[in-house]
Amino acid sequence: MAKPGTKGRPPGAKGGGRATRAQFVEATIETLKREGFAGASARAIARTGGLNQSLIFYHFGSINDLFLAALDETSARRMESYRAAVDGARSLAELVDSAARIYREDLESGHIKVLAELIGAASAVAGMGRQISERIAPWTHLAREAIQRVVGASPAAALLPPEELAHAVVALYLGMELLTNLDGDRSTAEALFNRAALLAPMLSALFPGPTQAGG
Amino acid sequence: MAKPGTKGRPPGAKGGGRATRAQFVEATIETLKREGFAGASARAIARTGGLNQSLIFYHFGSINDLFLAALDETSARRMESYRAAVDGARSLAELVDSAARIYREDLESGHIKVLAELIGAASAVAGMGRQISERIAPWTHLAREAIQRVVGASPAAALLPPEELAHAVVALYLGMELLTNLDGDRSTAEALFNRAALLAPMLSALFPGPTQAGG
DNA sequence: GTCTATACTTGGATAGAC
DNA sequence: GTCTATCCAAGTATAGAC
Repeated sequence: MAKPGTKGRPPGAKGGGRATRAQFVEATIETLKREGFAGASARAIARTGGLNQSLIFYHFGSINDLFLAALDETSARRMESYRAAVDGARSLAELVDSAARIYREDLESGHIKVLAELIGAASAVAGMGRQISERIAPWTHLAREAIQRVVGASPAAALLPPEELAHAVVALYLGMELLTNLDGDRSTAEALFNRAALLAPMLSALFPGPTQAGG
Repeated sequence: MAKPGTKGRPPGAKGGGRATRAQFVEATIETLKREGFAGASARAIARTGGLNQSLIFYHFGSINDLFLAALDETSARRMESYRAAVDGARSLAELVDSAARIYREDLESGHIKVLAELIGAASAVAGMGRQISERIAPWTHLAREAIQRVVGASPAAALLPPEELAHAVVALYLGMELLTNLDGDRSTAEALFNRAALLAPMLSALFPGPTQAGG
């Protein structure tokens, strides 16, 4: 359809720069997952995608900008899943179930690996920490919305405000993923989700919210 | 410019090598805190400590071994504080209070910064993930002991075994420190600790343990 | 837009004098 | 054990042809 706006395409170029950009982003995600931040050099990324190393600087300016573009892409993809999973949850039990599903998907997709690498790399680059932090903020927002919807009207919300609980949930989630990523053992995390699934109905019974009351 | 210090020490002097080793470990911790993993090169570390870059390879073999030595050192130091703080806690409320104090100390001391950097770097080096994981295990162990002592005999322990709770606590703790480290904002974490301090007495009242009963 | 070639920098690691 | 000097590999980034 519409061409990339002001960017005219010379007759000789096939596919244009847009495809190349996307390929680089994909190759970056792939390389971060496989080789980690320290191994994700411009050369390594280009090799992964079968692309030319010098084009990174033409399209992105620097590899740090490429990293951020990669984080944007994988975050956007995951956020779709998050929203779909979380919006469907009507009770605390369903929400816990969604979280467990999201956790597994995050590990499979390697999104958390990309994020973990960049978190570790954050202090290496000036301003990177803030930029990563900004990309985590939507998670907290989403978590708060979901929590508010499910337990917001119960007395529990007064004791533990959704805002604070959301922060804790995101921190717990991030910590679990990182630890799982370190030792490669998913069983402890799975056990925790099973435990949460067991406790959720009890908590819902103790603090009935509007969704339970309304049927 | 030649630097002063241990230079004038006679050959074969006892303790000369040990002191240098310790200085390198200290300089590594310092550099990791200040410049991050990517910035902690052999040259940068040596510069921090006013030492000779080539000695790293004489004393440690490689800089990865130096990183692990640094992690060992800072972990050992922090574990002393952990044990002291946690062993003194007699109730859930005191335990939460200890955790908050430990959290602040971890941030101040920069231990968590070192750990975060190495976690991020883990996948860059083969086998590093496992070695870091091994150094986190004592935390989980300590947390489990403390939890068991404080709430082990209450009915809550049946619903949420100390073993699993300990894993969750460590993951939550790690996630909180990493997030705080990213955006530099401690207020959300502080709010969580305050909230926990508020809830702890309630939980203790709901599930009285042996220490409360014995009062 | 994409390529080849390369300038320039930094990093890990080693050799050999003292 | 510590130093100076250096090798070599890898990194980011740019120049210029097509």
